[in-house]
Amino acid sequence: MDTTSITSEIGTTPMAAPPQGTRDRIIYAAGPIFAEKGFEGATVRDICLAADVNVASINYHFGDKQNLYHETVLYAHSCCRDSVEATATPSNDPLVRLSVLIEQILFSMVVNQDGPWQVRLLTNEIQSPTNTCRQLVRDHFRPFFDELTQAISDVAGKSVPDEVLSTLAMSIVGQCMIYRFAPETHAMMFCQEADVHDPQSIDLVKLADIVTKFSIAGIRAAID
Amino acid sequence: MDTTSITSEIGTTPMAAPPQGTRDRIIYAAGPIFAEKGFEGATVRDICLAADVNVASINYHFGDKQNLYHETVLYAHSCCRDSVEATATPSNDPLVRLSVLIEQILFSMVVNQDGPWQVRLLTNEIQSPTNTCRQLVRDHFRPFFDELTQAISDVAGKSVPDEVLSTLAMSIVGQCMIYRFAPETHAMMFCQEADVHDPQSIDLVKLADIVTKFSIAGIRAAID
DNA sequence: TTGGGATTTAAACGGTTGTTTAATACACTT
DNA sequence: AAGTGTATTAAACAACCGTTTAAATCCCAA
Repeated sequence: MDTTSITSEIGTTPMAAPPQGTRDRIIYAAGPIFAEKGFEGATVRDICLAADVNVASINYHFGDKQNLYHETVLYAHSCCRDSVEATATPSNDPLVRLSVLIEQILFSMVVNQDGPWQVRLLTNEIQSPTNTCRQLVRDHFRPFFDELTQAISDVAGKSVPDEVLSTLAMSIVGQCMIYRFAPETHAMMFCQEADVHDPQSIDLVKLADIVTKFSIAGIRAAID
Repeated sequence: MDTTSITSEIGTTPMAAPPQGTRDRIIYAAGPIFAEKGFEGATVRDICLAADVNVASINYHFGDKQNLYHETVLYAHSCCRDSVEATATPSNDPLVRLSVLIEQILFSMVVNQDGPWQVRLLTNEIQSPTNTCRQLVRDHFRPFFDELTQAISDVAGKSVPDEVLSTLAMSIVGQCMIYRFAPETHAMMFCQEADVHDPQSIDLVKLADIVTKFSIAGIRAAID
């Protein structure tokens, strides 16, 4: 079985175009199909047809369908992470730090390389988590959430109970997630015809600005 | 085919206990299974086993699996709606109206009769919408959203661009939805072991209070 | 050129899917 | 008691599922 491939070393540059190796080609084809139809709805034959490989290839390279899904989700997350990691410029001003964190959440949810399937795959996994999600929570989500909580605490400027701090952090995350958690339904709400949601239609900078203003005022009001 | 049943007239009192009629018993059994495993993952044989009916019953009473799913989602929504409708006491004070609307969103997401499968089924449908969701958006979500937008506009007290108004409304909805959109992952974030999320563990009154304070301050800050 | 591990292939595997069929049982009017 | 439309049943349907097999092919060192 193949072990050396781009995706086996998460954290390196994600593949930009459809790659050559069979293993990577399968992941690249499986991503949008898993994202659209879910784990059960996606069939190995659909994936292999899209990747132009034999049906036996998935079991040969990944063991089984479940493990292919696992590696595909990890790859999707690495795409979202890489698209935002460059922004990390820590500041001493708590307001700036909070603003940057909000921007990071919003921007990490826009993956503009050939369709937003990476985000969709992640939100699906978050809503119906497998062990893959447990791994993501431990390695990435919780550390980020702690960072966010710390920034809120600094903005508050005084001692705030942990559960209130968590609630405030959840309020911020919720404001950002709502735009990507249900893009089709969101489109139904604002358009007459519910066509595919265009990720570019939202001005993220302006949105981040409103959410930041909204949240900073909200924090100060909630801690009284 | 049967046409007269409790669920065929949405809006009446939802069934409290496992009902007698075959048709209703199927919906009652299908709900948690669809909610947990999704449309593709749920099998008609699982559902019929849980409902203690013959496998042919679904096709006899509902035509096909898809239509059973459709009617099950509509029933789930009627459960959530009925559990909150009594709270509707319109006020002249915009702040009170907004506060009531926020409470309505939060409370409609807690269905404490034998497990929160109704909410889960709805959030699944919202994230991967079928025509059922289109119907819900037209008949319920959009009218409610308009009501929310109007309340925000009144709280603002001055003319605010529509797109800003929508953004603020989304911020409020997002704060409320985040708690129910991914309960398992939410539990992973706050507990070491990721067991089933207990809906009662959150003090909804206190939560509604924080979200309301947060949002009112946020609105006023964002419209400057 | 040859040998041998890695990879790909067509075909088939047993099991499960949603749905259909035709016979049976039921409830109720005449 | 006979008749009638409704509801339930066991069995079977073709199609599809994920996975396995064993043979064929590729690639590269010896």
